[in-house]
Amino acid sequence: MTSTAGFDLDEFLPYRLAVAAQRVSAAFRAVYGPRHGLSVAEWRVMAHLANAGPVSVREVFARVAMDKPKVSRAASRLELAGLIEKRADPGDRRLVALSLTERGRAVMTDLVPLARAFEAGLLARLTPEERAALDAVLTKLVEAGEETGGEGAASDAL
Amino acid sequence: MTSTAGFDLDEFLPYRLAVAAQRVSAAFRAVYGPRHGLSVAEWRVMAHLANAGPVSVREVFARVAMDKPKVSRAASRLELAGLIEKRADPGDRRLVALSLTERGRAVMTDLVPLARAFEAGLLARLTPEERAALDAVLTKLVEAGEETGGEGAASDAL
DNA sequence: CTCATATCGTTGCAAATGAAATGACGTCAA
DNA sequence: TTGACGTCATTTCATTTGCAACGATATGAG
Repeated sequence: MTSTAGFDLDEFLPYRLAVAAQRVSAAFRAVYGPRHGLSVAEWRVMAHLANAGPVSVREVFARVAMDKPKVSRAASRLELAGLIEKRADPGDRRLVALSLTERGRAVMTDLVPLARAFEAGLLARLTPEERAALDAVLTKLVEAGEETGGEGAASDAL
Repeated sequence: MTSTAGFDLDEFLPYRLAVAAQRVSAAFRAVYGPRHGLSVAEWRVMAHLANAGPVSVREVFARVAMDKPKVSRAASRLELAGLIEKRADPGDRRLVALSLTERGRAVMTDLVPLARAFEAGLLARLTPEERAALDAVLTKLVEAGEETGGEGAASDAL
């Protein structure tokens, strides 16, 4: 009879969003994980490198919504696996320039079409209106989260 | 020149969804966390109990998208904090009946309005069309994730 | 009744995680 | 040039996580 009654977690937006993201992420991991043994963090680093070329750890972690140690460790594993290369930046030796190796590029050549197909499979379930709305909504929710205090990651400057 | 070029992670749906969920979750945690020292897992258990009354661990973990040990540990912490009560089910002594204590109910009486206000604040940013679309889209994405293999949690029966 | 099998919740353990500390390097004012 | 301060990446440490194993209880076949 208090206001706690009638509160259904299943209809609570933050919860629903978290579950949807978790399910989609797990489904996608089932696509790229078994194929090349990548974790989510590793996939993100690879994806960013494939698109952006040689880039520092800072550059990656600022753009990829992961904290610094996570990017650093993912990069180390990827280097060990021979998929990326770490070399000191000639201009600023604090920086580590990350880039895909030949094998890394091959992996991404294999994976990118799968990623696109996976995304297409998701979007195919939605109407055009829903697709447009989803795009707008995700942008707005991310903004809202940032403003309200949910920095998520990327906290080196405080 | 290969198909890996032009793949922008920032526009990849699974990634965008994960980031949005993470940001929203962090923002919401900033609302309920400092107030009563709850983690996400603990909040979910509390929310479910507030709505559903005495319930077994199995019941909770099946409905709350967390694995069994996570629910178990969250329940232990909540019991230690005096917010919930664990007692053996009289009919089946394998089961543990979880229920809110008086203090637990008080916490939820405090939190549920905050949760509703937080959600309202998010929804206020969306147009009515976007709200409707979001609802449909989240449902579809969860279904898609389940079908494609992303079970997320709830894996005791396989 | 008895034994095999299934279910429930907890616990062990290895791996992942995040915050803060560390070490290496750059930059800027004096 | 020197020295204080800021930045970059890694590492350290305590905590959290997820999976598998475990003990306890329940159920059903013979």
